[in-house]
Amino acid sequence: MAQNVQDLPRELFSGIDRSGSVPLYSQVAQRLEQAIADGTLPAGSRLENEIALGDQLGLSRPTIRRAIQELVDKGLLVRRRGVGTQVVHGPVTRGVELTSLFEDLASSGRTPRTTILDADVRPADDAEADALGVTVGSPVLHLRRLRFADGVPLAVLDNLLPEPFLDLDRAELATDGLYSLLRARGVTMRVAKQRIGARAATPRESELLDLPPGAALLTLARTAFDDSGRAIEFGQHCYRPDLYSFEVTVVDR
Amino acid sequence: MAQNVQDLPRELFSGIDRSGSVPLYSQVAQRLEQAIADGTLPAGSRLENEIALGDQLGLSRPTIRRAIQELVDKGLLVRRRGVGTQVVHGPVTRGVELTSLFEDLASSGRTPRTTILDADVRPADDAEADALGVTVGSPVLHLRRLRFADGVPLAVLDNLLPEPFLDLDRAELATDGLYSLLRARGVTMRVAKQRIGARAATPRESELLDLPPGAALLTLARTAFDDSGRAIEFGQHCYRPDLYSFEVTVVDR
DNA sequence: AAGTGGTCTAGACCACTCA
DNA sequence: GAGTGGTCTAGACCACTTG
Repeated sequence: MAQNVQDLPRELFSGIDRSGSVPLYSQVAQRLEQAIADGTLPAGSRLENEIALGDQLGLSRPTIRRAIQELVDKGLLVRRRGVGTQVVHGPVTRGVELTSLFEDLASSGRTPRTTILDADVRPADDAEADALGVTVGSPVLHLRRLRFADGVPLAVLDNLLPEPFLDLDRAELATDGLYSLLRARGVTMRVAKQRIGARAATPRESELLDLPPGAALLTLARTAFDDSGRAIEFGQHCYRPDLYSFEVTVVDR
Repeated sequence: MAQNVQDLPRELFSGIDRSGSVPLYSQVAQRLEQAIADGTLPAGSRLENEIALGDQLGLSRPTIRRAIQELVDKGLLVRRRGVGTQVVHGPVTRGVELTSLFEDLASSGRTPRTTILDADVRPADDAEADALGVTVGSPVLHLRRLRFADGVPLAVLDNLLPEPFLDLDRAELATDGLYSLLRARGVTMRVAKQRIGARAATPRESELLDLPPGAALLTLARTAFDDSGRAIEFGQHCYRPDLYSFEVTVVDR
């Protein structure tokens, strides 16, 4: 019987750049992802096996495997031992990434704007010191901002930052995202631990977000860590749920 | 100068089982994770380099790398090129996994109970057919359940299931979770795409969940896919936000 | 029995960081 | 310049699924 295997057009993989700085597995993953997005690899179709793919591209099997694994983690492909690799049926969604709200908005074509409500340096109380992993009483920057998208109030952002960041520029905070300011200081965010919940808005929040009193809010509490594993930021954000939600793709390995 | 490198106790790795079915990288990852959990590897400490670890354990570098990568993905370790691998500072939390609410509750020591509110087979409308990837008008099972934890109403669970699952046993649905019933039929969940949001409760939901009218609810819309990439389940759940929230660990790679 | 993905090895070279 | 993780190769053997 004829195989249900997709013969990928050669052109799709002709442009592999071995000298550039983009890893080969990453280039392969990108090409596969695009082939899925534009329908070259339709939902449910089977890929050729890993060794054959490697031969066609002049790459080793581990390199191909890593490319495929990347798309499995994104929820685009499914692998079964003894069977093969298939494109997942159903709609394709974008996952949560380690970005800031500001960047999320900008990259989805909306216009973000920020108003600074508060920016104080105060000694850390027990809970704050615990969240940031600093000693009680050490100075921390309390930041409270209101974020707009296309002129509509979207979220109230409360952030705590430890010692090295007490002097963040208020003017820059109004125009750039917090994360881009931190990157400009050479800080690389690596891990964030987030808790997503919901609660009723306080009167103040209702007013700021232009919502009826006691309206439902989507909440995010996040601790972000840098390269060296130090806590860089503790944030407590609340969003207008009619304008914002989170997408997560979960994969069983 | 003396290195800040942890000398791991030999015992920690003595019990590697080469013949069992548990992969070596998985065994190494488990031992590292436990060493972090019990303080043998304190927050901020540096691991030895990958080749040295491999030599000590009699394993190759790729195997060690894969074990470390697993913990990096969980947010427990941080790697920097040219520097080394360190344990992340700060609290350790559990991430979201591909499990059901029923299993989450059971594994955290609480007693789940379920009431079936509805279980009808109806033809799929446009939106439902789209969510499940079936044709419009094909029969789907509409399931509506109320989930309790320790006797307290916690969530209203709306689920849609396609053709092969129309005859799920109502009695079993009351005692087991949906996912364990599906597993019993040989279905293996592989990928789920979830959207987390919030909204006000409807009068009916307020009543079911024992909340004041219009209270804030945490919502989850999920499509789950099996081994072969077929949509198996579309769920729209809402939770009491004072009793439930989601944890997500995000890693930049 | 044939074909698939899952695991593992033993090397190699490179880019980056830091003293 | 020494040491680290990042990438890549070319094999090998195994477990599992399917015909």
